Amino acid sequence: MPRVSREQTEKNRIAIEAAASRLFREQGFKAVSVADLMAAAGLTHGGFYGHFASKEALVSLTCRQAYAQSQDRWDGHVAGLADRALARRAIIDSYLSPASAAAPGKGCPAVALAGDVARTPADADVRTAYLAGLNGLIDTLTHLSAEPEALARRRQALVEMAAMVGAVTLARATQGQPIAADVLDAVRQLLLKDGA
Amino acid sequence: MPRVSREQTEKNRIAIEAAASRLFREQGFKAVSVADLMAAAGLTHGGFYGHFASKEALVSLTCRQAYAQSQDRWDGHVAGLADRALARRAIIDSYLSPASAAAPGKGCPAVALAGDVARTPADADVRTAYLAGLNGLIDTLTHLSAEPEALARRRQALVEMAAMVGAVTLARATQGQPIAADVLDAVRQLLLKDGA
DNA sequence: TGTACATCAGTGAACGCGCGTTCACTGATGTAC
DNA sequence: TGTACATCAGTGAACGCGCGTTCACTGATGTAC
Repeated sequence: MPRVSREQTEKNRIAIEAAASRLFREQGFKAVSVADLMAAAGLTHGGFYGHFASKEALVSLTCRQAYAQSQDRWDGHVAGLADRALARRAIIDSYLSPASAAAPGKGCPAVALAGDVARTPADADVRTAYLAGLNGLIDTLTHLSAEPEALARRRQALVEMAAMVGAVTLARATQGQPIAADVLDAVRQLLLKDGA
Repeated sequence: MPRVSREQTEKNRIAIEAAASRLFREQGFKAVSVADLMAAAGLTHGGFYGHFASKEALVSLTCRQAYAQSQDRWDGHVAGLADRALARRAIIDSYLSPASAAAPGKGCPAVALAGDVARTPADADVRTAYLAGLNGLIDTLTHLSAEPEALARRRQALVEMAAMVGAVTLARATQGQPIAADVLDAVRQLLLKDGA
C-alpha cells in the first residue's frame, strides 16, 4: 500500500530513527542491516532511501540524537535538583545502575558507540557527532563539580566520565557475572565519596 | 605450492594467529574476514580450516592469547620492580600512555574487545576467555594495592581497571582531538595520586 | 643412502547467503479546477 | 463540494559484491623399504 499520508511518512521516518537508535547501540553499526532497521520499523528495505541518503548518514544522525537524549536526561536532573551535589549524585547513580548497564539500546552512546566510532575513518561525520555529544556531557559534569578551580573541575569531570564509561563497558562485557555488579558498585562508591 | 613442511605449517598457523590478534583488536571480529586474516598471513583463504575449526574458534583463541600477552607484560613489571608501588605506577603509566591508546592492535583486550564481547551470545566461548583474562589483570591490581583490607584492595583494583578502560576507550573514540590526551592525563593523575 | 609412494598443507573455484543500494512499478494522497 | 489527475511513499525484484565454509585438486614433504 504505497503513497502514504505526509503525517504517516513522518511517523515512519521517526520509527526508522527509533529502531536505529536502539539497534545500533545494542548491536553496532555493522551488525544491523538496512533491512533489519526497516523491518523493525514495520517497513520493507527499499523505502529506506526515501528517508536517508545512506546508511552512513543515519549512523551519524543516530549518534547525534542518542547524545541529545542523554543530555536531556542529565539536564533534567540538573534542572530538577537545585543542589549541584544532588544532581551529580543522581546522574552517577543512574549511569551506574544495573538497569542502565543491562539496556545498551537506551543507554549512553559514549559507551555503546565508542568501539564503532573508534574504528571509523577520521573524517567520518559520526566522529564529529560523538565528540560534540561527549563534550556536552563532560561540560555538564564540569559544571556540577565542587572543585574551586576551573581546571580541577574539568579534570574531575574527565575522570568521572572515564570511570563511568569504563565501568559500564566492563559490566556489559561480563554481563551476568558477579564482577559486572561489583565494578559498577566500586566506581559508584568512589565517585560519591570523592566529589559529593 | 602446496604441502609445506611441518615447521612451515606451524609458522603459518602462528602468522594467522598474529594477524588475528592485531586485526581483531583493531577492527573488530565482524569487520575482519577470514580472507583478510589469511592474506595478512600471506596465504589464501581456503587453508584457514586446516588450522582452525571456524572463525569463531579463532576469535576466542585470540581473546585468550591477547590477555595472556597483557598479563605477561604486567607480570614483567611486577617481577622487574621489587616495590609494589613502582610496579603499579609502571602499569598505569604504560596503560594510559598515548602510544598505547594509539595502538589498539597491540593493546589491552579488555578495551579492544569489550564491545564485540558484549554483543556476543551469553554462551560464546569468547565470553569465558574475556572474563578469565579480565579477572587475571584485576587480581594483579588487587595484589599491588596498598590498602590494608582485602575488600578495599579489590574495590580499588576494580576502580583502577574501570577508569583505565574508560580513559583508553574515550581516547580512541576521540583520537586526534585534545580531549583524547586530556582524559588519559586526568585519569593517570588521579590514580597515581590516590594509591601510590 | 636411495627410491617409491602415501600423506596432507595450501590453492582457488564454488556453495548459499546477506549486504547496501537502485529502480520500475503501484496506487492512495494531495491538488487543481 | 466533487471530479480528474499528478505526485510520490512504499514495495519487492534486481545489481554487484563479499561473507563463512566446503571441496577437488596439486605437488612437495615425510616415510617405508
